[in-house]
Amino acid sequence: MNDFRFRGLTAKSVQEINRGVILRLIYERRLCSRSEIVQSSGLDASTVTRVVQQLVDDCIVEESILQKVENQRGRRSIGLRMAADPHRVLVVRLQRLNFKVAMLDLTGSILKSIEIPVKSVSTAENIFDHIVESLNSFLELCRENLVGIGVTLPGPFLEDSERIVLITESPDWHQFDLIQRLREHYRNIPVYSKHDAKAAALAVWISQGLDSKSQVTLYLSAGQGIGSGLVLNGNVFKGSLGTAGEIGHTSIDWNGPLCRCGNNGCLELYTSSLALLRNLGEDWQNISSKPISFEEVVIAYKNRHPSVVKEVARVAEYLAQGLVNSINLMNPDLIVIGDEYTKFGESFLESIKIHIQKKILSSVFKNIDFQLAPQTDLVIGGSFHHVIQNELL
Amino acid sequence: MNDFRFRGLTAKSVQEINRGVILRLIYERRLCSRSEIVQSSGLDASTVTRVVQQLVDDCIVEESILQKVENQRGRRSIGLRMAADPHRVLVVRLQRLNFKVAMLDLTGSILKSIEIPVKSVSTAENIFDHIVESLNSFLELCRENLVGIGVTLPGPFLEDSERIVLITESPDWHQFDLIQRLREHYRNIPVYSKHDAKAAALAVWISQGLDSKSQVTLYLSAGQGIGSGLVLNGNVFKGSLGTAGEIGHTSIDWNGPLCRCGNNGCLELYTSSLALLRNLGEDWQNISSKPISFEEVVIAYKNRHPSVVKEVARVAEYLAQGLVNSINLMNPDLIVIGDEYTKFGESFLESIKIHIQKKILSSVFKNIDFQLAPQTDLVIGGSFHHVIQNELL
DNA sequence: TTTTTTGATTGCATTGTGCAATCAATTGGT
DNA sequence: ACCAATTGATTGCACAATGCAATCAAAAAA
Repeated sequence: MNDFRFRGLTAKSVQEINRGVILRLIYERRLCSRSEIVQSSGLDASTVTRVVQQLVDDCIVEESILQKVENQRGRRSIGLRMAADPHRVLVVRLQRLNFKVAMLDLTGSILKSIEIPVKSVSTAENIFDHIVESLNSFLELCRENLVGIGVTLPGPFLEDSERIVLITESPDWHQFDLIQRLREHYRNIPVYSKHDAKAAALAVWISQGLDSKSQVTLYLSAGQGIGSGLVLNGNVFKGSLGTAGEIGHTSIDWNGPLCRCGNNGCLELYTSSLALLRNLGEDWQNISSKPISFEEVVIAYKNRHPSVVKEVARVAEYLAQGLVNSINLMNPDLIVIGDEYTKFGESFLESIKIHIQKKILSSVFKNIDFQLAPQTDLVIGGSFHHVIQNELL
Repeated sequence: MNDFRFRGLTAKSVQEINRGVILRLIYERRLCSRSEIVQSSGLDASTVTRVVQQLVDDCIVEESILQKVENQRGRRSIGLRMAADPHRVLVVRLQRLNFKVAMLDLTGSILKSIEIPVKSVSTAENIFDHIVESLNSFLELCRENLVGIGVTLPGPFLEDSERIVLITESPDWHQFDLIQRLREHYRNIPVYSKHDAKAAALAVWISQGLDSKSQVTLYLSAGQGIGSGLVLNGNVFKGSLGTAGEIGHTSIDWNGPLCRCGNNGCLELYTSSLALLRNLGEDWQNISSKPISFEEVVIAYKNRHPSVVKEVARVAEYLAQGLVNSINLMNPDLIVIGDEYTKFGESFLESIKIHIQKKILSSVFKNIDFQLAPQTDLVIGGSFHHVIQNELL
C-alpha cells in the first residue's frame, strides 16, 4: 500500500508542484504572460517570476513577443512559450501494418518522422531491431537533450505489465515485452507506453480550448477496430489493468453472433470498417471488378451511392447504440469520432447524433459536444503529451 | 476557467494538505500510530507530531490504547483514532417510500436515527417540512458541533443543479430543489448531496482493506431499480452532469422493448426486482393466493422452488450481460452487488460470475474481485464519508 | 512631457518543514 | 534486578519557499 493519497507534502515538493502548475499553464495555453499565470494560479507575482526564471534557465520555456492588445494601458507583458530548442521527445507508434518514429520539440512540432512497413513475415524480435535502428538515427541528433521516449501500441494491452493481449494478424507480441526491451536498451532514458486510442483521446482533450475544458471526454476510434479512450479531468482513464475503453466489445445484441472475445453481438462485429467492407462486398461487384477498399467506399458515400449510403447509415445507427451504453455509464460532455470513419464527414456524425438523441435523457444529450477528429495523427501528439506530462509537468 | 490543475500551492496550503493526508490515514485505518503515519506519508516524525497535536486540540482525533503486538521491541506507540466526541454529522436519505435521518460521530457510528414513511399523497414541500422537523430534533443535540449535513437522493439526478431528473411513482421532485432549500434553511451548515447508489459505492470502497485498495470499484445496486456507482481511486465518478453509472439503461438487446428513457432493451426492464416479480406473477398463483412479495421470492429461492430458481438464473444471466459491457469499458478490479439482490446470497453471485467469465478476457476476469454487499445501510455510511471527505480531509 | 496604469522584479518577514539530538517506554540478555 | 538495545515521540534549530510591499519598467492617455 503506497497510495498517493497518503503521501505528505514536503517543503521541496511545493516548489516542484508550482513549477508543474506554471509549466502546465504555459504548455496548454501555448503562449501566455507572467501576469496571466498569476491570475490563473493564484500564486504571487514574485513566485511566478522566480519559477519562470528557473524554467527559462533550464531552456524549457522561452520568452517571445506577445501580439499587441488594443485599448490596453500599461506595460506590455512578455510572452512565454515552450522552448523550441534544445529539448526533444521521441515517439514510436506501432501499428498492425507499420510503425512510425517521430522527433518532436517541446512545442509539439514534429521535426522529423519516418514510417516503416511491417512485413507480414516479421517476428516481434525483428520489428524491435528495426525500431531500435530508427530510434538510434534520431538519437544521434538529440541524445543530450532527450526528455523521453513515448511508445503507443494497438489493441487491448495490459498497461501494468505493458504487454499486448489480443492482437490479430500480427506477430508474436503477446510474448514479447517491447517496453521492457526498450528500457533495457536505453537505460537512462524514460520510456512510456500507452494504448493508441487512449493516446489519441489525450490529444483530443489537449486540443480543446481551455475556457471550456471537457471534464469527461470520450474518444471513439472507429476504423478497422472499434476502440475508445476516456479522459477524465485531463487524465487518461486506464482502468485497473489498462484495458478500459474497450467499447468495441460492448454487446448490443444479446443474441448476436459470437465474438472472439467470448461475448455475443459485439459492436465491433457490426461496425468495424472490415465489417462494412464485407457487407458491401457482394453489392459492389455490380459496379467494379477491383477488390473494394475503404477509400473507394468513402468516395461512393460522398457521391451518394445508394447501397453505400444505406450501409453507412446502418453503421451509424449501430455505433450510436454502442455509444448510448457508454453515455449512460460515463455521462461525457465531449464525444469525438476519430480514425477512418472521420472521412465520412459531418453528415455521418449528424446521423449518429440523431440516433443517440432518441435514446438518452435530453439534458444529458444537450450537454454533449459531438465532434469529428482532425485528420492529423492524434496518436503521436497524445504520446508526446504523455511523456511531457510525466517528465515535466 | 478556474481549473484546479492550474492552482498553485501556497506555503499555507501545504499544512492544510498534510493535515488532510494525516487525517485520512487515521480515518481510513480507523486506528493507527504516529509512526505508522510517518511510514505511509513520508513526512518527518516531527511534522507528524505537530499536526497530530493540532488535530487532538481540535477534538477531531483522540488518543487511545493500541493492542499489544507480539515480539515487538521498543516503546509502545500511542493509538490514534477519530474522536467520538463532540463532533457530529447528520445524514438524510430520501427514498421512494420513506426517508431516514441519522446522527453520526466522527468514527462513523450511528448514534441516533429515525425512519419516516412518505405518504403517497405527500407533495415535495410537505416532505421537506418533515425532513426539516426531523433534522431540527437532532440539531438540538449537536448544533455547536455539527460538521455538516449529507443528503442522498434516489434516481438519476443532475448533481450540478442538484435536481432529480427522472423519478417515477414519486412527488414533484423534479421541480423542487431540495438541496437549495436545505441550504437556505440552514445558512451556516454545509449541505452535501449525492446520488444514493454513488454514496453506497463510496461506502463499499471505504470498507475495503487498505492493503489491497481497489482502484476501480463498480457497485451495482440491484433491486427495484438497477443503478451503479463507480469509485475511481477513492473518488466517486459522477460524470460531467452527475448522471454517470446509469447501468440500468445499458441496452442488452438492440431489438428489445422500448424503455421510458427512449432506449430499447434496457437492462432494468429485464432485471429489476419489479420485472422479476412480474415474470413470476402468473406462475405464483399456483402456490399462493396472496400478492407476491420480494421476501417470499427470496425464501422460495432458498428452498429451490424450480420456477423461482429458473427466473433468478435468467436475471443473473442478464445482469452478467449488462455488467460485461461495463467491465469492457471500465476494467474494474472490484464488483460489488448491493441492494435487494444481495439476499439471494453467494450462489446468485456465483452464477453471475460464471456468465461473465465466458464473455471477457481471462486476464481481465481474474483481476476482478466479486463480492456481495453487506446488508447494512451503505448509503448512510457513504453520505457520512462524503461530508467528512469534503469538510475534514 | 507628465501622469496613470499595468507588468515584472527585488528585499524582507513569515512559516512550515527536515534534521539531529533528546526524552520515553519497553524488551532481552546477563 | 539492572543495563544495553530498540523503537516511538518530542523539541531546538537551520533552511527554503512563499507572500507582502516597495520598486523598477514600459506603454498609453492627458
